[in-house]
Amino acid sequence: MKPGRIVPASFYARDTELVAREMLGMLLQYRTERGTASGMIVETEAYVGEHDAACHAAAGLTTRTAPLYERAGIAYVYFIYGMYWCFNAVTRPSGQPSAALVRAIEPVEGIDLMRRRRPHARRDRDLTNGPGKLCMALGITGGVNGQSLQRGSLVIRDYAAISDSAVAVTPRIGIRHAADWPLRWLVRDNEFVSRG
DNA sequence: ATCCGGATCGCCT
DNA sequence: GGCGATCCGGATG
Repeated sequence: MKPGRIVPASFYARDTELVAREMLGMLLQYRTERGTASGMIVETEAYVGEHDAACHAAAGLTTRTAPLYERAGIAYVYFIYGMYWCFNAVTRPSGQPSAALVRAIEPVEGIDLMRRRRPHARRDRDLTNGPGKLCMALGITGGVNGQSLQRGSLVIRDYAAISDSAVAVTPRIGIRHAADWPLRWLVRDNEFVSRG
């Protein structure tokens, strides 16, 4: 399998549920001075707008949430629990501030670089099986917050096709509000999925 | 100025 | 399965 074309911004300007589903099988690729690392997206969640209490946009437009109000196809990277970064692709269906969180990837390029960035991972599956872990493995930090996912060092590319029969949908993980909404998508039986 | 909760992870039992 | 780490954004006074 070879990395394909960079996904255009128009892809992200649609319903977040659709974007989250179709991001499965795409390649998240980051180039840094240390080299290129990438992985196939195997788990995503949708955060669908101001009416979604679990979405950061529920707080309205603030310094932190500003990227969600800009445009589809840019990165929204936030810091959590004092230690970790999480990566989202901004979606803008009908102008709604929303995003798709990438929760897990399967390493494709630069696995040795990922191992160096994740010295405590005991097995390779522990490199990228969580939203904080994959950001560490790729080297993603707040420095790319708000950056284009078409023109910059961080891009999403076409990669593999995932059939509907290989996809499972569940409630989102680790949230308090709207915890029963089925807005998490994952590739069945993929060992890099964070849970379930 | 101060307080609190959080889209997590890794280590412990 | 439980808990501590560690800090930022937002809210309140």
